[in-house]
Amino acid sequence: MFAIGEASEQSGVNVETIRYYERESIVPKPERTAAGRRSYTRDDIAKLRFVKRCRNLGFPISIIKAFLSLTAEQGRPCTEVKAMAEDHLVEIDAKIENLNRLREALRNLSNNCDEGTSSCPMLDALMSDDPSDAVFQKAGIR
Amino acid sequence: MFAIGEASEQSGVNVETIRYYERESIVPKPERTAAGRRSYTRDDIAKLRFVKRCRNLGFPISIIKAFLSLTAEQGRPCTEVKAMAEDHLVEIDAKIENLNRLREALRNLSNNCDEGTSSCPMLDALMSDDPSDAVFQKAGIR
DNA sequence: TATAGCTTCTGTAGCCACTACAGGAGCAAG
DNA sequence: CTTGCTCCTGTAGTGGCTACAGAAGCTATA
Repeated sequence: MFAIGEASEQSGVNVETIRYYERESIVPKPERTAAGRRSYTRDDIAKLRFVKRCRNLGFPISIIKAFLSLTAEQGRPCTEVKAMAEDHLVEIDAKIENLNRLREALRNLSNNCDEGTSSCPMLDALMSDDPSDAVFQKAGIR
Repeated sequence: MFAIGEASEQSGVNVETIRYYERESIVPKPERTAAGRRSYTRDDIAKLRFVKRCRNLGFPISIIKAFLSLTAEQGRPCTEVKAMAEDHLVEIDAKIENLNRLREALRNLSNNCDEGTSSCPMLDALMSDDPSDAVFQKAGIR
């Protein structure tokens, strides 16, 4: 049995965040010592590590809750898990795509920015009301 | 002079968000009509559009505030603007990099997930306390 | 002119996923 | 027995909005 600090070290989840996860019923409440302190089993810590990894993979808490309840089932959760993972992959791809477009737009804006100019071409472009500006059209930005 | 609804349409910024930007002193307070309604000039709307585009480019409000105060200066803001844009580009690149690693990790985890298995290899991997799991190491996830 | 339905007003609360206190209690080492 | 750490609860703050509630004004039609 481990104190919250140890659980935090072993799982990589911040102490305050562990208590937050408990408050929000994301992980089950651990046992308490006679003095009222939280006492974590290896299993509790595995769950925390699981949540941490899922968060690192970018899953929202709502999905992680679903994962955790699927781990409890003995049916065939794998199909459902895979489906959720695939959905998430689609979202990640969309984010990457979006960031790549942003990158290009910002690159172009920044390249216009030559030192020594009195007014800034980048700020001017961002402020302009000309909707036909190529930088924004290419980037899908209005 | 335009009402808030028109300012919203022309700038692409939600009405509630416009009021929020005003509360937070991100954009200057517009004039008011005799009845106390906000009344926007073309210039006010240009600023809103500017904020919108910067947000679309992923700049945080704090940077956008800096941009807006630089547009007021007549010195040589361009150098500073370019520097901030370059910083932001670095951050965008880091995000893209990170998402690509996530993508790969999730792809691998999901590929392990074959239908019909009773326990799910993906959930198992995420729950495991083996720190040498290749999926996480490659993705830079602990 | 009355009325209906839209817009706008202020103020407050909620969202997500934490993070940061404040103020108190326990606990282990010297 | 003191020092300094950990832990406890509860509350408030973060960023960047979004969503009300309840009141007031504005505009088009009968």
